[in-house]
Amino acid sequence: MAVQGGRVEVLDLTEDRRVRSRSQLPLAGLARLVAEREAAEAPRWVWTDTNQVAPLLLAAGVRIGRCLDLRLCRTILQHAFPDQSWPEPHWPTAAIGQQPEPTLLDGLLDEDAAVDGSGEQVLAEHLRQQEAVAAAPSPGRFRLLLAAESAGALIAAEIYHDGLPWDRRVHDQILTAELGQRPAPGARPQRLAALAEVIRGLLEAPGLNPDSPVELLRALRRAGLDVTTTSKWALREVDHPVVQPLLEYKRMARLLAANGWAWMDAWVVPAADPGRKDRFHPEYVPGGVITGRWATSGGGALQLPKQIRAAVQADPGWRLVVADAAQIEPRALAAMSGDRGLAEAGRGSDLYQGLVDAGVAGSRNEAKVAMLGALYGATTGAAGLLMPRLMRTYPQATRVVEEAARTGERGGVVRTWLGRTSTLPPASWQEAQAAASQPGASAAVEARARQSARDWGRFTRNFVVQGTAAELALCWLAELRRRLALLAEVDQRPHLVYFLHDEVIVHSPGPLAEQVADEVCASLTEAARLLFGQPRVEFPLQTAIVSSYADAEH
DNA sequence: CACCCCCGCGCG
DNA sequence: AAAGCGCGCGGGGGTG
Repeated sequence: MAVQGGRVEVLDLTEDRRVRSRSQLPLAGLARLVAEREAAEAPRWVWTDTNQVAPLLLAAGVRIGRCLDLRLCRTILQHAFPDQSWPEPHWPTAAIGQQPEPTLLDGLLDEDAAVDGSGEQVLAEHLRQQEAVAAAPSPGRFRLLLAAESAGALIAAEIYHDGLPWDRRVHDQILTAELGQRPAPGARPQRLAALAEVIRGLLEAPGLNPDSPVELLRALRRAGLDVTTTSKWALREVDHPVVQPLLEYKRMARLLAANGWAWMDAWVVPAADPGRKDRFHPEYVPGGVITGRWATSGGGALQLPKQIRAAVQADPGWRLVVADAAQIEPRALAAMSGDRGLAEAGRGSDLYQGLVDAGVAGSRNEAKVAMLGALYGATTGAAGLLMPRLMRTYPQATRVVEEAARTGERGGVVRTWLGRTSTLPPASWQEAQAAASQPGASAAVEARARQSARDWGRFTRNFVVQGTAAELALCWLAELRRRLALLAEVDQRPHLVYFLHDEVIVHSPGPLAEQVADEVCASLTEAARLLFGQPRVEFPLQTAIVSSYADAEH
């Protein structure tokens, strides 16, 4: 479909993507048309931008099964096939929650849209993308990736619409207990102000603003502390009476700035009726991270601190099904590399303990440090020391990340399991490498080039694992959404309300919660089968059925 | 005043 | 001051 200037053109395509029929209608009539087609044949809707259409459908209470978001797909395909010609599309893009109001001009533009045949443009883009997919080395994987990416866009729009159930009263209680009563705008809450005074006294700096790193560093050094930064990592190493209150101050100031009363007023909408909780509407950005993870564009949904998770509360009679995938990245690496040894270590709920049992590490923490070091490219410290043993024990798995690192160091691109492709290093990187290869390049220039080469190698090393885990998580979400839709009509349907890379929360009517927990687990297993074929690697989950997010311990 | 960068810290 | 990846956000501090 093509949306332009308050009207929409819908092309009905055959299996082999020929136009069977077309219709034009005002945007206001779209929800009804979609609902009818959805009930009749559940088509895959192809549109340029989910944010342009989904909010409208959701507001009308219409839920669809499948879509293709051409904007997101195009980004993936352009990275994967940069040599192909990708004519600039003239698509209006929409940020979620910011539907532009119709203007007087829209009435005039309608006529243009009609003769312009924008439906044809959208169709042309769709066909171009499908050709690129068909010509890919693994078309099936690409199709799965594009479907999963699009399902993600749909889910993000639904989560934004439905909101995460929240209790402003509980949130306020946490803030008041930590910081003191809510102050006038711009003023420090009482407990925070008192702590600032203590710090000024201990540092003998009467006018000090502890929120200013520059002022604070100067005051710390004048008081004789040997620090070069005010970060808490550095402060922890120092023995001085000001350290403890200062760390406490930083913790509290952070809570106030990031998730204080101002945040609550901006992002949490009070409940419409007493039978429901309030709602936090997180703005997710599917495809917002280079590796394929989601980003956020406001509200900081991906940084919700543990401190305030008690405010996430199910509606009366409903429950939260909280589930997180255990060690999803090392397991994804085991699956994509076909490393049977690592798969074996992951048999059971704790892969890190499996590494200990296999004799790779002396303790669980040591195993975790070693494995994360392999995924991130650690060279020094404990992780660096443990690397050789990891490489000897799991040669297939470690070869995948090592090769990705070498490719990145040479300036090449790498791909995830389903084909998401990394970007080329920036021009400045290329220039640094070129400068270092000139005869007579100085040692400093060479060192800088080597350093940036290694830096890029760590990026590509992590890209293949983080990106593959992200697409597994997307397929997990999509499969879970599909299954939840079968359980009940929209009003009483368990629905996704939160997603955090490898963790989901489903808001479910109480009686369905146990079944939902089973579906969450089954969905991840099914997603892994879709990606990697017959199961060799297990993807276990920790699940909890709770009323408050804070009660899900993990 | 708007804009940008840096710092520091929250999350995985 | 993180050793080692990916992000967003708010405050300070500077610039135009």
